[in-house]
Amino acid sequence: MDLRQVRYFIAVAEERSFTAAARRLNLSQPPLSQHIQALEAELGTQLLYRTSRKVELTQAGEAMLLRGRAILQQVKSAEDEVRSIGAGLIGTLDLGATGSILRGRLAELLAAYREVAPLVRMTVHEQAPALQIAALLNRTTNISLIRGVPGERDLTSKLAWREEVVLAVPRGHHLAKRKRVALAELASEDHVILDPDSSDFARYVQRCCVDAGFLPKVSQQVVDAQSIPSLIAAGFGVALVPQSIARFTTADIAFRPIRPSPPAADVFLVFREDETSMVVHNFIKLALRYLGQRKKLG
Amino acid sequence: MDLRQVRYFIAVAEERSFTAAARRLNLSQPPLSQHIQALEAELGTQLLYRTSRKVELTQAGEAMLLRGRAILQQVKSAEDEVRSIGAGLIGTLDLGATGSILRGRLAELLAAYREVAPLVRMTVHEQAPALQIAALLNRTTNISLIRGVPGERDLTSKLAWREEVVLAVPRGHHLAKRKRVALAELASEDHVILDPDSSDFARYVQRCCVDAGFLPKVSQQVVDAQSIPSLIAAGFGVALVPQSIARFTTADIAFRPIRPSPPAADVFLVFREDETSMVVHNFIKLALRYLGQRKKLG
DNA sequence: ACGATTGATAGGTTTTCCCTATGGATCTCC
DNA sequence: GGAGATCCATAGGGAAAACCTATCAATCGT
Repeated sequence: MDLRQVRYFIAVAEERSFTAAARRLNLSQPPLSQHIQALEAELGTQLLYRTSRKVELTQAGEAMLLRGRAILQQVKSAEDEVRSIGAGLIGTLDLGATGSILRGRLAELLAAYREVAPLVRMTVHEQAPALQIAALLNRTTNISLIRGVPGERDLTSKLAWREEVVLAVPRGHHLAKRKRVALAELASEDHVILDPDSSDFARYVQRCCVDAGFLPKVSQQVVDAQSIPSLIAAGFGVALVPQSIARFTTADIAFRPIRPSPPAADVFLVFREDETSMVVHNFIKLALRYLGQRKKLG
Repeated sequence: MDLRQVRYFIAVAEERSFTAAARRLNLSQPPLSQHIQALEAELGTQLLYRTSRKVELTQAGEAMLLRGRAILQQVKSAEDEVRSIGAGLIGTLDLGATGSILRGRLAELLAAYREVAPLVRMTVHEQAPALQIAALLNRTTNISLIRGVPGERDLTSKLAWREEVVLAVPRGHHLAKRKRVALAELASEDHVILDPDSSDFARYVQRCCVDAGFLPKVSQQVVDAQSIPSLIAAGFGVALVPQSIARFTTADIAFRPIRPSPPAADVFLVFREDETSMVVHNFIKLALRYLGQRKKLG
């Protein structure tokens, strides 16, 4: 049995006429008759009563019409699904990220992606960078956003964006009166820092300070970046934070650019080299395009 | 999309090899490659990763494999159903019959038919002959078994069997001592009869008596033929009954043949001339064949 | 009764499909 | 490390199919 024969039969059955069905199928009438005959021969059953004046369905024909429609519908649905999967519009996407990145630019990136592929089931796994690498390797996640490129050979990294480092100080602090601050000026300040063991950003900041000739005096070390603004406002000192978190806090804290600016903190999209999912490829493609545009606009 | 392409793809996907799949399909490898390419082009999606060493499924290919199998299964199931309907092995069969005929030879006929077509849903509508004709005409039933041929022009009748008339008498009755009885001898007996208004058989018996030169003295008239044996045993008189019911009663009643025998009561298969159902045609064909054999054997 | 319409059939052409032969790439074995 | 084997892709020719036009037989409506 052939899908074409099914389509042809349905047309004849619906039109109750070979001639009309042939017209609908953009076909001449003789091959249509032949196909129906072939179908009947294969099924060993008459499907249509034909007189030279009208065409009627037999019981077998009625069944064939119903089943044929169901088959065509299923075929169409299968085509749609396969096409969607192939285009990366259906599937799952597991992302790894640290909280600070998630609350930063990643959120808007995810929103942009969701508009393009609303049927993709996205899950963000918020965890430390080292765990993210492991998750990528054991295929728990597809993509990670990490500051810095991991050394693993099976992973590919692409620059997502560069993040400026800014100084967060309490409103009353003497540096809050300045328009910009040099890094070396922070040598004498108390610093609130993230735990360098679990945060790439913390390590990056530390290296910047070392490059500027001092080791920051740590007044407080926290695990969760969200705690930093509260501590700054409470007068524990100053902190070097990614620019993106400046959006979220305002009242008691001032943000000041560092000039001359240290090398920007680079955030990378990391994924397996052998990644096959079109969802993942689509996401990466969209992300690079989207972030490229944004960079120019900003 | 074409069923052949689906079959071809499934073979390749299952074998994880074009060469092996081609062998399984009794096909050379090149056209197989071409069909898969055509399928991929139509779906706008790669379904397979091919290196010159191994073939793997993409996510879209996995989906295609699942959906393709489902499609083929549905197609096969549709073919089976249509074939069965066309062969009259699936469907419904509504029969009309009076109780006496149902309890007579019809029961064994239905049993024989059920063996041939166990999936056909049979329903017997037990009702008076006039209602059976109406049911046939308004397509409530497909076939009726009736004594005598109806006059309606849209109905066809075929002789099913001829039923001998036998005399039922109480064991102690003087006629019970006889080996055979002439119809005229019953002129002086009390008769238990069925209601002639609802029973063709009753009318037929009455005509036989009239032909023999007497009108039966009615001691009791009943509507349900099943009541007759009880009344005979209770001494209400004698009754002329179809031979077939002789099987069911024994103890208090004797059955004696009528000689010379009156014209046998003919039972007909009646059905619409324009009947299309293969189930009905099958049943009629089997019935005539089966009853023909039985008649010769009996 | 005659013209119009319907589905089936016949014959020829185009398209599709399949086969053999071959090429490029990778793996295996010596 | 190189030769042979194996795998999938491509090219070109021949066979099979699908389709078209023309025509026939039967039926309906005028």
